[in-house]
Amino acid sequence: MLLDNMSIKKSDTRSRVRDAVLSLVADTPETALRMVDIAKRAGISRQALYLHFATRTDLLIATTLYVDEAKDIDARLAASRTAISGEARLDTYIDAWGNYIPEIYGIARVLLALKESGDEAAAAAWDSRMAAMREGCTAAINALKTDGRLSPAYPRGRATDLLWTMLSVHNWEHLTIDCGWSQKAYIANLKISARQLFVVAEEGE
Amino acid sequence: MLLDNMSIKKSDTRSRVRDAVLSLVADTPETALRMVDIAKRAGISRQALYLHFATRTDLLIATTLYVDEAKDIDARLAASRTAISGEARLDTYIDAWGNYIPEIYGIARVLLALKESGDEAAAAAWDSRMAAMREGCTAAINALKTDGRLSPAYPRGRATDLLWTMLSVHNWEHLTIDCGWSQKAYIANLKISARQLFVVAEEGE
DNA sequence: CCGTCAATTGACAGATTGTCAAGTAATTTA
DNA sequence: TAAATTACTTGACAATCTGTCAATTGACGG
Repeated sequence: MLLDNMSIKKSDTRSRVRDAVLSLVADTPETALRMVDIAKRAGISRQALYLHFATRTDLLIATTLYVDEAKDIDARLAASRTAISGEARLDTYIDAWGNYIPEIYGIARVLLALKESGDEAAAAAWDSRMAAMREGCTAAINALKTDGRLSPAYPRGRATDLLWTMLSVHNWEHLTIDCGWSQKAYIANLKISARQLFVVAEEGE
Repeated sequence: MLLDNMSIKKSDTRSRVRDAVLSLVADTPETALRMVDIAKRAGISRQALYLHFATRTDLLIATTLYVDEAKDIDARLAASRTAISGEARLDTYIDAWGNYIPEIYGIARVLLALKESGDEAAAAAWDSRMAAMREGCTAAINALKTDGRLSPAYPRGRATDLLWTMLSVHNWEHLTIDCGWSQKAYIANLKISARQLFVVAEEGE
């Protein structure tokens, strides 16, 4: 049908544009991507970008959501919910999220820079993603609490805040890029740290 | 003498401009300070800013250094070196740096945003400040090691990296602003966390 | 053959940084 | 007192980037 062709074609160029953003982000350390460069890489004119995305911010947010979808973040994070014990849940959550970060880091940097330069839409998009991530932290801490294995050093809310902070993209960036840790070392050390901070020995052990 | 008057007057306007930046930063959540607004607040014309600072980046870096000097960061961090035990040193360092962060947070945000938008001079200025801060982390971890109280969970370099990351401005921002922790709670919890992560019980206790 | 629609092209407004040249007002120097 | 110096002002302008608009092109379906 006609409508099908239209929507297919439309979404085709949209995808090419988002891929262009991702390819640019992968190629350059710049976070200040210019519309003209994105257009060039997508093989269309700069003005044509505005036929698909209202603003630069819109385009960058859409690209972020696109990556989330493509990498199926929801499913990967949800998998950690199947873990039986609180400890296992903490570990699998660190695995799931910690290994997700490098996949979104490129576009996340761009979105973060946009947020930090005062863009409210970008801030809202980023904060909503981080709120979703916090859910997993809450769940992991709650599971520990249920098992009676949550350290008494912090009330539940504080423990969640701390875990949430430890798992931030900025910390991943600092440890892997600034400190040179491998991804494997990052994951391993975060698991160790989280256990030291939040998990106490099982009762009657 | 003539030269004296000149340098006094010149440095007077320079100071007014830097104060204008700080006052703007305190007033607005914006990191994208415009030259015209800075000039207005300093009571001079926009173009006159360039008589004192070569570029916007230069001005913002100079303001950061000015705050460092005014708040005497060096002296405050150096004080932690007088602590006797490694444990005390860790605590006093967290106190010194952790309580310094809120004083520089405003201008630090601006410099960080500049760095993250790809400004190399801003990045160099920021990185050099953070390298200086890392020195204190290294010293604290080394002091613990000397006392035989450093946790075997991490080699010295890893422990330093972790402490350095924990004390980052981004983490302070996340915990106090995003999570709503008071400054007092921030300091107290960071001390607890650092002990849990890095300090082991004294031998023969 | 005629619409429709994505995309192109050229032009332009608006914001912002940075530069330049000419002028002004106060202070210093001779 | 007259000339020179200094900090600053004002107006103009280049360059860059985002976003908008109007006119046009080219393909494709019916």
